[in-house]
Amino acid sequence: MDFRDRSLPDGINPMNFPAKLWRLVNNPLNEGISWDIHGEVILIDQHLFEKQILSPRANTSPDAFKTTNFSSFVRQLNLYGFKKVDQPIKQLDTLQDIINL
Amino acid sequence: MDFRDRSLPDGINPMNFPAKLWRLVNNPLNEGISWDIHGEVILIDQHLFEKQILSPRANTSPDAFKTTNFSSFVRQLNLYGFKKVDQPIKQLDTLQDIINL
DNA sequence: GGTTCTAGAACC
DNA sequence: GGTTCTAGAACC
Repeated sequence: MDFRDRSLPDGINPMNFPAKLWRLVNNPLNEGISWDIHGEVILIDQHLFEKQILSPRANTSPDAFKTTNFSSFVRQLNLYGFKKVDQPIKQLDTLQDIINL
Repeated sequence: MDFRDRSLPDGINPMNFPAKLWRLVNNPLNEGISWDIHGEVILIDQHLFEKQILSPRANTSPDAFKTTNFSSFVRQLNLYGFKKVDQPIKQLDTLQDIINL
């Protein structure tokens, strides 16, 4: 299996939430949503995400949601099993800094 | 009873949520939160409210909340029995317009 | 007593 | 299948 292949598996409706999320997070133009460095966690900047993805102005994309509320987006994440994790940002860097002392 | 009296009843802790809400909504400087025309419904402009009340920059007021998340503010409203109502704005005006035709 | 994260339920 | 509003539960 090629983990660089970011196409969707057969049988997944490309218009449903998981597929939209997949495309959004894989598009580097979307600064509000991205992978963490290990590709295991989705990082979301609420303010940027609201501005670039959820705002009515951003509604030109086919990946736009019907909602404009961040809380509704979170509800969808939870319905599909996503859990919030504590910010892993900088922790490894900090540890590395300590090791490098 | 003087309904114009907007002081707090005895026994209400002025630092708890209902008292803070009371002062916020009665302060005309807070454009993000106000009474409806009949004084029965609290009108909240989420964007303005976040900017003027919840944002860390606005945290100088003693009526500031510990949270910066609008959803946590809504959780508090619900815990104290507040319910969201459909926007009553303009409906009466429109009816009046029709009557006046 | 307040805040956060997630889920239930009703509705669209 | 998605969205909205409210509540449960755990934590601070």
